[in-house]
Amino acid sequence: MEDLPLVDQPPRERADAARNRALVLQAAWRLYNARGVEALTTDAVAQEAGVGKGTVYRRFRDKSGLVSALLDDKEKELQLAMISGPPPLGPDGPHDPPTAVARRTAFVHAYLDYVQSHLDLLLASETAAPGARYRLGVYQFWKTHLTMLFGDAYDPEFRAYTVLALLDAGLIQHLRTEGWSWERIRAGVEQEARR
Amino acid sequence: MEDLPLVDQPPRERADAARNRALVLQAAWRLYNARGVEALTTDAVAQEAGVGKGTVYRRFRDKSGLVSALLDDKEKELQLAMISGPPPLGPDGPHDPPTAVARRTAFVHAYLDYVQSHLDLLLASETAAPGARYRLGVYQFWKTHLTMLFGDAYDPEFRAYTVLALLDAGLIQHLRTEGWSWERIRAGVEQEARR
DNA sequence: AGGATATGCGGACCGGAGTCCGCTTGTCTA
DNA sequence: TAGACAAGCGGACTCCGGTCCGCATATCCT
Repeated sequence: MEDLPLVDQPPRERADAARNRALVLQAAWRLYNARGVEALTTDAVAQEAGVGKGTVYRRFRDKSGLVSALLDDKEKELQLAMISGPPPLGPDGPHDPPTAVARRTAFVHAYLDYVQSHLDLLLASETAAPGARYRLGVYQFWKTHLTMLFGDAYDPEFRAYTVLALLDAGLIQHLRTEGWSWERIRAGVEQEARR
Repeated sequence: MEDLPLVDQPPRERADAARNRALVLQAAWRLYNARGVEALTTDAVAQEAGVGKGTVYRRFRDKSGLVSALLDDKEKELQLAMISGPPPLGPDGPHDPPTAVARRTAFVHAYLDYVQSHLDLLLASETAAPGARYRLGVYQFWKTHLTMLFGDAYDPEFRAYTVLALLDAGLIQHLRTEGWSWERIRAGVEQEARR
């Protein structure tokens, strides 16, 4: 009786399933590095991985899930830095803990760097499924974190959404094609984060 | 010599082309009213209109173009009210002309009403093609207008983009499914427009 | 009116996302 | 170790958006 888990954990992934997940991710990276984001069709990935298409869908739900998985490692780094890294991104300097404003600004910087270096994948993931962005686990995380850092505002959660809306890959892509410099974008978002 | 136009005007649409444009739009409305946004596949619309699929694409470029055309009339109303309607949406009260802040607030109200009553079509249009939103003629218009109304801010154009980002149908849809009331959304966007 | 030409038309065709279902295989229990 | 059964697998299939191209016709000019 004592070994009944109190909450349902998702049952462990079967060995073959785990192996195939890894195969698919490796194959996707190979294709992406060789021929860019265009090459990431589900058929091609499945073939490159030597598995059936159904397997890809079973493991990753849909294309945006697959692409998100590709981004996951990078995003985890950022996430970690945000929870526990050195200030101002992380929470605690031993002598002078950073202000919430400083941490928000630092987040904007770090996230924009992240967007800048993975714009194509981010677009692919957001494009593949409508509202994909909001389903991403990390989106929830960023939102919660920013909400906390906006604790003194009137509707902190809305403020968090505002900043995240400005960090939308589609919007940034548009601004870039309109000729905006990264500096100008950065300045704008930063100001929103600062107030 | 005198009747040479100084600028190239797009040559007038051929009679059969105009007729087909109308047929397609009517067919699309019929399908939409009968079976909702789901029914708006390009094949179905073409068939209902009694034209070939190629014709639909020739007239409307892509699916988001077609859906945008469906929204056009409504949007034109709003656009007109904004340029020349009565204050506070329009520019000039004879006795006390509305402030820029009042006009921005009024715009947010009016646009949110618009989004509220056409959310499904807006989503369809934004979903159909990546970045479709930014290609819409009216997007440009809203942006320019808001930029003007933010004339005193540091980077007025960025402020305009911020407000428009908050009015993105995908974001609003997400907030709605998260249980947000229209009032809360309205209050948030309004505050952004006001500052 | 009649010929020249650009514009438009239809629908076969293509590529890619996502589903379905009969078969296989890992895992757990006895 | 054997049997039961959930979980996973593959790939044919469906659906839809978008393109292509040979044929038709509106418009313009003389």
